[in-house]
Amino acid sequence: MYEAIDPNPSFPKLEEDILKFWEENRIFEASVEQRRNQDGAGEYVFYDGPPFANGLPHYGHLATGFVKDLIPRYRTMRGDCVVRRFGWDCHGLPAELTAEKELGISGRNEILDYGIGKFNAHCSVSVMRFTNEWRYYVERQGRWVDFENDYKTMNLSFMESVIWGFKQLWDKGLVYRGYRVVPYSWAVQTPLSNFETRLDNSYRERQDPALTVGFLLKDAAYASVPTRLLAWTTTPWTLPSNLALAVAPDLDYAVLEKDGQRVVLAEAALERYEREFGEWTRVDTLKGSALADASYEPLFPYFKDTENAFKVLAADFVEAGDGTGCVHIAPGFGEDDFELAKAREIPLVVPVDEAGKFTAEVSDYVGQNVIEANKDIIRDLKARNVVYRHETYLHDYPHCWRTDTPLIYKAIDAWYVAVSQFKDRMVELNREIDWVPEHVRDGQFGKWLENARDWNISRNRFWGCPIPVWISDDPNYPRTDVYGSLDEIEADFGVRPDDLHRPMIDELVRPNPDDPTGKSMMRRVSEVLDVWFDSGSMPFAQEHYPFENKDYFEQNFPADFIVEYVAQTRGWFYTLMVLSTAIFDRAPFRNAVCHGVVLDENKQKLSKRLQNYPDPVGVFDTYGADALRWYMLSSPLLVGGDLAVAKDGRGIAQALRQAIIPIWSAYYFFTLYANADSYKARVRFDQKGLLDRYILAKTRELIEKVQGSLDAYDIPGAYAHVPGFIDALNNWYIRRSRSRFWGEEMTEEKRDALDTLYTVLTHLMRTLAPMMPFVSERIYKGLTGDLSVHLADWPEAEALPNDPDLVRRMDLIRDICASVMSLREAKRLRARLPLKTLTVAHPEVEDLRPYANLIAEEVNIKDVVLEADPLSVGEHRLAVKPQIGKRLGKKMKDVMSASKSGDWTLRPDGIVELAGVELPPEDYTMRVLAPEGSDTGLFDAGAGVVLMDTQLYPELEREGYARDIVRLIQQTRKDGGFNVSDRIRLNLTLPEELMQAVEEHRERIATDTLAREFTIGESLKDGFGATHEVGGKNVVIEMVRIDA
RNA sequence: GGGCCGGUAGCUCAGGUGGUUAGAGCGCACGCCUGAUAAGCGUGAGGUCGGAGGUUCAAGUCCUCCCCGGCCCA
Repeated sequence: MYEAIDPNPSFPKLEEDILKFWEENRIFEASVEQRRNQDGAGEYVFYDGPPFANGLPHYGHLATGFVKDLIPRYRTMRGDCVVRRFGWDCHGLPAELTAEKELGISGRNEILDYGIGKFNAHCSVSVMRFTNEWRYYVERQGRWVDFENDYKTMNLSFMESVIWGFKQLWDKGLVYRGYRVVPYSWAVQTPLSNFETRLDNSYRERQDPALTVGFLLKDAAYASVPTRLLAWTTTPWTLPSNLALAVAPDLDYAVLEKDGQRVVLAEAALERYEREFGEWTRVDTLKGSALADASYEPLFPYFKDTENAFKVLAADFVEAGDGTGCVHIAPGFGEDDFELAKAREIPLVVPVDEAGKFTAEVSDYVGQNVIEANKDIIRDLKARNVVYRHETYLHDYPHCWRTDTPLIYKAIDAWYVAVSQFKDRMVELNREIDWVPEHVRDGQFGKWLENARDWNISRNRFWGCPIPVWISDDPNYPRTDVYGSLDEIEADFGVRPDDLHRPMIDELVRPNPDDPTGKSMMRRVSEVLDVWFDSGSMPFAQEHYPFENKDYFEQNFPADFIVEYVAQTRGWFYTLMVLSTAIFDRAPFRNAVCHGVVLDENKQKLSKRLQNYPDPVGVFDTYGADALRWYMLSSPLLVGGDLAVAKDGRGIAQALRQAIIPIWSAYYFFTLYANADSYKARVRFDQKGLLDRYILAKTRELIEKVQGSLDAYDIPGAYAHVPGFIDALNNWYIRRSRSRFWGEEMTEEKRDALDTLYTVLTHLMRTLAPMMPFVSERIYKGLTGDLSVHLADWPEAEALPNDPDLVRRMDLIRDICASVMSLREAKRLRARLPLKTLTVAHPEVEDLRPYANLIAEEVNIKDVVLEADPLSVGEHRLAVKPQIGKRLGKKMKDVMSASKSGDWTLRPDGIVELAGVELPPEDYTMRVLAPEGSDTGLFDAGAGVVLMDTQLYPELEREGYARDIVRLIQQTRKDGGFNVSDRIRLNLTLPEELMQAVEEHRERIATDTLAREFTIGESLKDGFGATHEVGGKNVVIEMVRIDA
């Protein structure tokens, strides 16, 4: 006997039960171990990208998590051992900022006052604050991952591997220290990496002042009339640091004059400056190259003696698109500026401190935040009459992603990975990776690699893996030591650190061996590594490679599979690629899935503040995790599209209705009838019946298709195969087989039906196990009594019958029946009313002969006549084969229109003449036309036709009434709460007109309704009764339960 | 300014290598069916397939340009 099933279960409750079962029986662990112990079981390597744990998971995490679960479950069933270690990303700015807030301090200086040791100690605790919540979400969503053997990026072993990785780069000459202009956050007082600013929503609209300023040219050529070259800038605060001007060499510049003053600006900009210079007279036109090398008067005096400065330079990056066609150059605050200055040997000046304030060099504004100083600078310049226009400019500007303050670009002394040196190799290695969606490889990711810049990996902060470099504190005795292991540190310092974090690591100081005076000391540089360096080190650092697990890592690198959202092409995907290429000269993963972004129903970002999305816990409690998984993973999200989640959860409810409930119903149906006979079904493939063989063959096709999709990491594709199968199972196989399940005796027929359904369901559950882990588990256990579907092997499609012809024919039959049913509806002939004759015409009709009874029964028509020639039934319609167009060329057009208008003749020899062309039979097919209002319908896309005899016959009408009555008795049984197997005593009170119908079909009525006693015109005391209308007359139905 | 993705029925989206009547789900309307199903099935509104050119006998499908949206880069 099978467990009694609730036809309407609570799926959330069911899932909670399964979770408990998994945990108590350690099914996940067993699923991994069982594969590990098998001979020849390959490892399938999966990397779990470490999330920051200092916030709660959201839908994006859930979506990624579902995939991170589905693929490993699938590979496990396919026989691979898939270790899944959870990772925690602990370091970095988010953790520090949270700690600052919690400690009530702000900024580097206050942290230093508070004490780095205490501060970092706080970070290490606070960063793990949400781990329990994370674990709850991850487990509740049905994701199997090992929390016990997790890794944390702040662990000593992880960090030792990270510094090992750093040293690998160092030894290969891929790390350098240098000045570069980088996005800099003065709020958190550290530079950000170029991709850190690009992740997520770091760009915001911002209104900045835009200033057009005149620089007085002082060469002899411009001496006669004061001439000013106009430059345009949105960062007036950089003007005190101006050291040059740049013009485009090929651009034309207009010289305008008025009242003894001249200005120079790009011709292309004149229109924009119509208001200012409309009245000025044009006196000359100069090429940018002619302007080059002119000297000009410094705007501010602070750096007036700077070598090589204050010249007009020709530069390719200058465009006329914005501004005046002349760019003011402040080498300390712009990347192009920096490079240009370097090329012209103009020294760097950076009169802005780490808090974003002017240094004493800029005496007039010292101590002012640069952005706030804009106002004063503009005011002062205006007073000097060098401002030609002051406007505001609305643009997207990068902001610090943690503090939301605008970033500035600033030259910083920092550590870099020389990514540009090996980016070509990354591009090559990337070609070996299979991406989903495919275009990411050469698009978003490939293009990014091609343009890769050197990676700023240092942060002037505290909570991170320290950069393992010690330098001499006396430039006269230079020396640099880089450490890549605890052993190396111990060898030089005599102590073995048990924590690599600051400040302990900074306390390791030793005399400089290269200094004979013995005075200078080796001290660690102050910076810590960018957290992204941690994430990119994850493949080897989680294994503590190369200090432990050396063989294991080398055999299991790279990963077979990783998945993240598409923006990680700048994040984790990228840092993995950089470090893997630099250290191992290999791509870090073989298959990568990039999914899109989860948005609300109006395509807005999900926002905690706006509450524009359903609470995930509420979704788990209302619909269950399998419904959410189905909803998300069957959507285009997984092939790179965005997913708009409705706040009311309707998409999730739909997944439940469309997929999960029908599957459950099939299971319920099976247990109902298997239990009615106390029958223990078994897996069999030798059934002979057409329906049985059909659904078995169809199951085989399903397994093959799902397997094909999952092998290609096409996850929505895998889900897409399922609804059609469920339709065939529930609404064809089971429905058409129902009577076989009803019989009172255990017959061969019934045994076949039960075994078939059992076989299909157990195979289906194994196929759906990765896609619907909870419900499939529940059903599979209920059916087989096995411990877990997730310990089972992936079903072998080859075991099931391979019969594409049968599948095609049966699907054709379903098509025919749909066509007939639609005809019945058009003619208002209810399905319970038997009709006399149906003619089915189709070229392959001989193949359909074994199915004639099936059609007859389904559509309730007594005689099904098969006819090979559709033209004998319907009107002809010529369909020429499109391919002949290649041969016919221009004539094709006439042929097509003639075939459409019916302007053709069919010769007895089978040749069709039209539009002056003769077509042999192989060049056309005859389709059928179902005239409007006729009794014919089409199927198989017009290749076949059905003709229904709509004439009514009295004896058939009586049979129809009998069936109506049966149906109403069944309804009454249901309404009266009778069990499907309850035997009843039945009485009908009938009008005269229906008497004959009931008498003629008395036996059938009794059998179908399990009426052991059946009277007409009497009355049942204590019976359950109801009155219904049949053929416009009232029928009173009464029944009472009797013992079988 | 450049790159990538997308613009197909009210909504969400399918539509290898160009080929005759462009599909599905949801929603809505009407109907059918129902001894498993919070279901299922059928029919309907007739959609300039973002726009304009071009190639071709034939283009949603190829080419060019443009417009709109998203993402990315400069």
